[in-house]
Amino acid sequence: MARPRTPILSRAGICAAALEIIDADGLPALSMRKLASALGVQVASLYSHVKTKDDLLEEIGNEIMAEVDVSGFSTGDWRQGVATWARSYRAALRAHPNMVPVLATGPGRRETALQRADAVHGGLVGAGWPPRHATLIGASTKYLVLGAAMTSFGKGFADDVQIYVDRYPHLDQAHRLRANAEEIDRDAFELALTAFLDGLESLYINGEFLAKGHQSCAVEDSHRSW
Amino acid sequence: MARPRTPILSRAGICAAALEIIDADGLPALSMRKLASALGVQVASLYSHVKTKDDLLEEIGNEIMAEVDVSGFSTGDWRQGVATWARSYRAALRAHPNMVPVLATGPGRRETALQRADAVHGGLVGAGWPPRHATLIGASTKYLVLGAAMTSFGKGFADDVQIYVDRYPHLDQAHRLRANAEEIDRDAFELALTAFLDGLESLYINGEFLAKGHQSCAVEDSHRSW
DNA sequence: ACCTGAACACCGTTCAAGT
DNA sequence: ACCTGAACACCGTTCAAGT
Repeated sequence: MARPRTPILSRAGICAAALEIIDADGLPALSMRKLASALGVQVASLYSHVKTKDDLLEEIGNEIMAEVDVSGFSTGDWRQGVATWARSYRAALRAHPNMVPVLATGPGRRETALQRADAVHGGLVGAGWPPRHATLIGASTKYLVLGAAMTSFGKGFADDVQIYVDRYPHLDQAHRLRANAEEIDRDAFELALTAFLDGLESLYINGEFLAKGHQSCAVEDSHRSW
Repeated sequence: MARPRTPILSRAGICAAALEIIDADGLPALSMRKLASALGVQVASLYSHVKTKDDLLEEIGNEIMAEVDVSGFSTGDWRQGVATWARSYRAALRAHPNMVPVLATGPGRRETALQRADAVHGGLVGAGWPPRHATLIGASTKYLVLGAAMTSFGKGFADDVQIYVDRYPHLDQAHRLRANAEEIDRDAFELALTAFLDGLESLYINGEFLAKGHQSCAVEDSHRSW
């Protein structure tokens, strides 16, 4: 039969199956043909529900961004807001690390991403940061989260001792990194977030609104609205 | 002729041509066939010089990492060492942002990357940080650099005003981000790096060696050698 | 509206064959 | 050793055809 009385496919079902493949085998491993066969259907059938493969990835990205929590800004405490945002953002990405390259393209037209960006910027400005600095803090935090979600520091090292011995004396324990990768990644992220927020707080309290030692983000820029 | 007296191809030439395509059109745009035709040669010819496409990408990644400067650690000033490392690392990646997903896989067996990792770890430990914290600082910095190199915060926003008006009140200036993306990305990176180093410095000076408010990186972990 | 089968223009990689 | 031509098993997307 060419058309069953109740549809076999749905946009949501296609997204779910695609994300399963991506999580299990990586982003490059997702092909429309493999996806179709996982759903027990012909390739061309997918195109009745999805415009292109990119369209599909955008939708999955939109779903993932929906898990990001920006409610912390409603307390009026920007530090709490950023911390909650950053942690939930990292958790959402780490649940699907192979999707990070897609999310890294920015909010674009994904409504969940735009809604989060709006809340973050509004929260920071509402707490007293000049708009220009709200932008920079949002950007910095995003860098940290995306970087932390994309790379596993520990998993980047081979667990073969022979690679390090002799040639790289300070990496003589690097072969152990892989086994503890999860913990190291978590601790490194928390260290970075805490140190970053501490540094920001002293800027804020001192009313400097300046990255010290950096010329281009100068005082006369502070009135800009972006 | 099947074999010219002087070889047409070389590994270095293939890498250079491949990087040109990647820089111009993106990582997914690199195909062995397009690369071959850019070099005026048949596809199969490439495989006399390069094992696989991944092998080619690893070599290009290795070349890019060679631009990273870790000489700042030789001064004994860890803060200067990290700053120099982070800035040159970001500069090297930003020169070839489409290569970031390849570099994000970690040092692996790339010798330039391993050499840099060795210098960073050695520099931090030599300056007095416990090995465990040297690892975390190296990881944190890498997150920041990779995130900052991979995403352009500004370029992630569409420059169409209509998208933001009404629905996202705090993003009413977001359409201007694209035009100033370069500057915003630079300033945000510098802000993050400075705030992060400031935060680390106070940890170091206080001798805490602890990310405050974070339990798992506990005191009894400080003796670990990774 | 939804699924199929076939087609089109692509991929990475291998391999026997030539020089 | 180095390049070719052909082949194999893949891609994303389109489209007429069926119900």
